[in-house]
Amino acid sequence: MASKTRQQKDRHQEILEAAARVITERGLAETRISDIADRCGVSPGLILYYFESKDRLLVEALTFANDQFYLRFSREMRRMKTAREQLDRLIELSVPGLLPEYERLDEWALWIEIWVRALRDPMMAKEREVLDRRWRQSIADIIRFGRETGEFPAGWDAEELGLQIGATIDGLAIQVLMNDTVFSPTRMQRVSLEVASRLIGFELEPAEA
Amino acid sequence: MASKTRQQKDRHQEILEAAARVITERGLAETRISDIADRCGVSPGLILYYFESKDRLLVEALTFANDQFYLRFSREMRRMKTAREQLDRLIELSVPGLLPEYERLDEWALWIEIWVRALRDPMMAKEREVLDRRWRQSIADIIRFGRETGEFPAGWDAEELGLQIGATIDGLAIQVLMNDTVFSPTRMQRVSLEVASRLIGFELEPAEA
DNA sequence: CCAGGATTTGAATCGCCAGTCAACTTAGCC
DNA sequence: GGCTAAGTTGACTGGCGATTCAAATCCTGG
Repeated sequence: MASKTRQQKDRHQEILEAAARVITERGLAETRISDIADRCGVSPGLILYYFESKDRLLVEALTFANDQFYLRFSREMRRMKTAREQLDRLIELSVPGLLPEYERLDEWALWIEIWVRALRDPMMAKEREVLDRRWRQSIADIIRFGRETGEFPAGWDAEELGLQIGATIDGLAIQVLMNDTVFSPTRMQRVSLEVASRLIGFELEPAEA
Repeated sequence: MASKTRQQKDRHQEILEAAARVITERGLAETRISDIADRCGVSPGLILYYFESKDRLLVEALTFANDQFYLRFSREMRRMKTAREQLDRLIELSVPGLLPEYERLDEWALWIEIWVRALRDPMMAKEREVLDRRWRQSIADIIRFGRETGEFPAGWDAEELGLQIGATIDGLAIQVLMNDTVFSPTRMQRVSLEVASRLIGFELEPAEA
């Protein structure tokens, strides 16, 4: 039973991963069940054997990818000693295409798909709100942590700052993602940090080593 | 000839308007040619008589809607005497759902569709960049104007500020558009102005009359 | 080694919709 | 009043792609 369950779970997860990848490459609208099947090296019928419909699979895939990212992210956070380190890393991970090393699943492309869909699909809308809240929460946590360690001054509500900084990063990331000719990843990184420092109220040393 | 051309132009525009409206309501992915035809009270065949393909029509419709908005917007700007008035109005118009009066074509929902599509469609990518540049330019113009009138201090490059402020507004607008339970239109308006004032470097009077 | 359930396949079904087209209507023009 | 071209219709085609399903195949415990 345990092995059966694990078998199932593996296939399940394998399909979700494949789906996320296909969506990233082709876009939600151009994703066919057979594309996902091909990616798994499996027949199309099997996909529907594990998921009751294409729609539900897509929604699950979108949140699954975000969960994956979030897990890696929060594991990293826990290892860091200072809030400033955390913030730097958060921003680093938020800039599309800054880190080729990290298995680029291009989170941001998926986010845009989530937004479009959430606009009309209540199930996705609900998921989005959860994911977003979690993300803002992470930023707020960093700020609270920084206040405990004395790195950051007391000030506005950490939740509010999380919202503000999160939104700003969103907006900047879109520009970068669109490959805008005037807005490079490095520039986004710099701007994000500047905005964060001003909103949170800590001093930004001129530049790193 | 003049009348023929005008006839054509009317139908053309009528279709574009209808398309923009349908896309806003149903989303790009769920927009059928027949939906657009219905909206015009016309047969589906006619749509393809005026546009060579559905795809091209959709792209044109998306930019058309943005042009419309931009025209109204820049006409308004020209009438204003102070940069601060301009900025206030810009923000007011940028907050989704703040002004019910204004014929809600919900620009922002269309923007998200533009982004998704621009990610893979080069034609749309090019259009997007033009539209975006124009938008940033408008913000930069306001800043330059404010410096001429002495309302705003000299400081960073106006273009750079346009980019930063524009991106921040984008990010905030998404949150509001998603109907996030914790982020209201009014709150976005306030936050946008605060961020703008800090980035541009002018003093924000506590509240308006 | 076998029965029986879990997987997996791939062919068949079914509905949908973009795009085509031949026929019809209208409007202006001589 | 015909004549022509633009505008309009709506039935039709063709392909695509989600789902279904009956038939293989694979496992596992007994």
